[in-house]
Amino acid sequence: MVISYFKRKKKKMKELREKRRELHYQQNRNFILGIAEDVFSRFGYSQTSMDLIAQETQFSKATLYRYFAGKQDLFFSVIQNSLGDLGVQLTAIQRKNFSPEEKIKKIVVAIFKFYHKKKNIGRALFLERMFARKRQEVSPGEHHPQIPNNLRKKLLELSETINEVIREGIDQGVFAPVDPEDASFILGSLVRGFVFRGPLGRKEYSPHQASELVSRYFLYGIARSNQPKKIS
Amino acid sequence: MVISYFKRKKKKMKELREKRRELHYQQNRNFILGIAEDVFSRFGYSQTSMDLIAQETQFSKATLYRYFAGKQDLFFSVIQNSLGDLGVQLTAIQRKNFSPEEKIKKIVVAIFKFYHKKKNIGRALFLERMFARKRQEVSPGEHHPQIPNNLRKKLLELSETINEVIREGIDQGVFAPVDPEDASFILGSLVRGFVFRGPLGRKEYSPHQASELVSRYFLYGIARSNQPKKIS
Amino acid sequence: MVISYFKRKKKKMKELREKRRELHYQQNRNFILGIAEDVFSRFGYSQTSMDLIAQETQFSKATLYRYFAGKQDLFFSVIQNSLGDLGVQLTAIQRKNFSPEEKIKKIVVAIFKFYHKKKNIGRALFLERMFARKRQEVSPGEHHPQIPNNLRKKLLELSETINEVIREGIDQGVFAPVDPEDASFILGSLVRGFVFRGPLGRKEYSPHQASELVSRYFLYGIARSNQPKKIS
Amino acid sequence: MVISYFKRKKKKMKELREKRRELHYQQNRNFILGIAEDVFSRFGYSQTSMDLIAQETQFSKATLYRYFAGKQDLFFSVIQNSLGDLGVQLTAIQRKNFSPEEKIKKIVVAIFKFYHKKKNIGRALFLERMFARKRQEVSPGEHHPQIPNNLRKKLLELSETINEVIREGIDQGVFAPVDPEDASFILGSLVRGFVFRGPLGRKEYSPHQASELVSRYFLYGIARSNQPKKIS
DNA sequence: TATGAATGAGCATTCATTCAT
DNA sequence: TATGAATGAATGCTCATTCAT
Repeated sequence: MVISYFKRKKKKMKELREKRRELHYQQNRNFILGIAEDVFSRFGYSQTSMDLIAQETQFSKATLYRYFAGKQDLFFSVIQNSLGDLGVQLTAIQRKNFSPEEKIKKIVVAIFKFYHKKKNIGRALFLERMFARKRQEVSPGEHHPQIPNNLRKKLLELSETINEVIREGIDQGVFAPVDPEDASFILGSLVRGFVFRGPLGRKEYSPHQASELVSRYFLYGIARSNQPKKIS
Repeated sequence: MVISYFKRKKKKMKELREKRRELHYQQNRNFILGIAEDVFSRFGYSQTSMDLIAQETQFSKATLYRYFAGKQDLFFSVIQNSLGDLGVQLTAIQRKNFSPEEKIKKIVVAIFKFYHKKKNIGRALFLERMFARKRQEVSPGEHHPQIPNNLRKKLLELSETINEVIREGIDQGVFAPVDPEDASFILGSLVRGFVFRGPLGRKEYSPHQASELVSRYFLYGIARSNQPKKIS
Repeated sequence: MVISYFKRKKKKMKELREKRRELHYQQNRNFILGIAEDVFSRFGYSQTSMDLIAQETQFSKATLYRYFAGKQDLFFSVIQNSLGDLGVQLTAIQRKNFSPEEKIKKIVVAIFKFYHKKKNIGRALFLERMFARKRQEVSPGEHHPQIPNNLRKKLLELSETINEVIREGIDQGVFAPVDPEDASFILGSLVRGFVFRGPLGRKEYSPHQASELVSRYFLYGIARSNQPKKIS
Repeated sequence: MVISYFKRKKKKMKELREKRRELHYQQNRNFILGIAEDVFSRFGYSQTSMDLIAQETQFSKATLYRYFAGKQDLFFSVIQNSLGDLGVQLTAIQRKNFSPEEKIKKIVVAIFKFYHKKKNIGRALFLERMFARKRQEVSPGEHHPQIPNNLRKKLLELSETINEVIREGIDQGVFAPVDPEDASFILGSLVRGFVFRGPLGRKEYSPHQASELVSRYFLYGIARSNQPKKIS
């Protein structure tokens, strides 16, 4: 009895310790993710060195490697982390009781807000080629083959949420009978291209203006005439 | 007389030799540009080393530096070179006797064809941060401050050609009275975003499909209802 | 109580470990300095590559950069290190109770001994132009503008110590009423010029002979007649 | 007869052409030497590139290699050339009817003037290690083993001229019975050290002041007492 | 667990020298 | 004769990653 009591107590303590450890682990991980997001966001992928992240987090470089498998893993984890929030927001919008047009507008606003702070993260995700050690060619159409599955899944979820909104619109007869995947891809492209505007020093749009503009064009296009009846 | 005859002949020969030399120089330069376009296009800017280009061109690295001032110069020269053709095409379209809608469609096709082979060049131009030596934070909206002026000019010309088409459309009452700069920026964004689709292995669009889709959405949007009368 | 005991013990261990680490760091640093002194001394500045030093120290090049900020820093650190000893010796001599003439002789001996092993270090310090990246013309009289301040200070200290000895000699009426700065500069020049003898394969002087000779000429000159009464 | 006339004429023409060619060759060579002297003098040896000299002379690099065997040869030729003038001056002084002290003073002035314009040439000659392709260690006391014989000879001639003056002084009882070679080496050291003053931003001496100072110290030393009777 | 230390592989750029024309 | 073109071999420096403690 006594022994079993102690044993139980010991076991419990061990559990607690592990929990504490686990908690601590997650705290540190999240802490690193936060800082890294900022750094990647400011410098992009290839211009961000592990040294810099280590410096900013005040951890040693070796420690970073305890929490993440490498620079790439860290980067993708940062994105995964960031996308979480966005996913929650998009889902919320999709479930609310707005008109499809309203929903689109709100989605666009949410995505723009998301990009606003994390411009260079997106840039890095969408545009930089990143390879571990050896240079590695990428056949077109098979980009970033090294993107981890969970991140891929997360991105598809986001996309699916938008698809859903578009489907609703079509069902309600508000949107033309387009292919929802095409449409959501077009919307994504529009926003993406808007944010990654390239090296031209053009006029700057506020997030509000940007959302307005993008929503408008996505919804109504530029032509005065109605859209064609049949859609390929 | 005789002397002057020989002198003239000598002079002529010298000129010919120089012409040949100049030609040779331009040939080599163009040869390098071609290979470099391919390499940059496959690996992006920062993952392309001068060593690699040297290897592919079968020139020595030092020779590359005879033709170009450095990696950046080479890269920008590649782009400049590529954009030349595109500019010619866009201008031709703009001057033809098509309807504005037709012109837009043709422009989109041209741009897509341009991007088709040079996907990663565009990617690199629009998205990679390049810095000569020191890491450098970039305030958003002030991207790539180091882009050379002639390249900037070329890009603006392209943009202006599109603006012109849109202005025509508005004047003819075919397009809504939008701001032409906004509209061309939206069109550019759409294409750009479409091409730089990010790491998701989505369904692949042929250049033809892509052009169709993008033109359609840019012109008519997704909504069934007409566009709003007033535009901010 | 028990806890505090362990805590104290733990803290102490940590301190010890840090001390050990610090010691190790200094050892390595000094080790590198030693080897680098030798290498620089054999090849001069510009002919010494970081690769070579790495090879000689059996550290990797990257490690050298952990201990020193760059080639120049390493070089100046080597000199700083070397000059330390010399400064101590000169000061000791200046403070002893010798006659000014004796002091000069001893100073000359000390400097010659210093140069003996480090001939090419001095050569490099005094004569090679070092520039980080760009070739750069140097207006005469404004040499080595990039010499770090602490090194400059150290050199001035040495010079000042010699000045002091000369001042004493003048005060005691043993030396002519010359300008002490001029005199110490002359002495320095004499030694320097003696050591950096140029490409002529002349007869070799032992450090002893060299000191004798230089001291004698500095003190008494070559003329049989007395020195002129008035000095510029 | 006629034939022989023509033959003679032809031969003469050939000779003339060769003479002209030779003249042209020497002109070009001297032209290059002049420019190179200036460039080496401004940048030192290792910081002067063949490219730079080619640029300044407006010859091609390949042409430089027609006139000189390589960078080192060019450099030594420059020095040889420069030293020619100096040799003539020193010999003239030595042969004039001045007192030995006067001669020394004039010699010092001449050397200072020589160095004045060519500071970095001297610096390079005396202090930079230069090696063709492979780094090459130099055992102390056997400096610059690659110095060409004619340059060595020229330098020894200069030295011998000074020796001669000193010998005269000793014979006339004006100078102490020192070893003339030692003395001339001391004088050389003094000037050399004075000119190559190192990285300290000390007070600047005009050529006039410098000559005065150096002559004075060389002749009379600093001590008030007479020089020791016996000299080792 | 956390880290200081170490490094291999790479990178953009330079330059003395050679050679075909 | 003169040169444009080409290059092999360096060079200083960086960085993601590993490992002993």
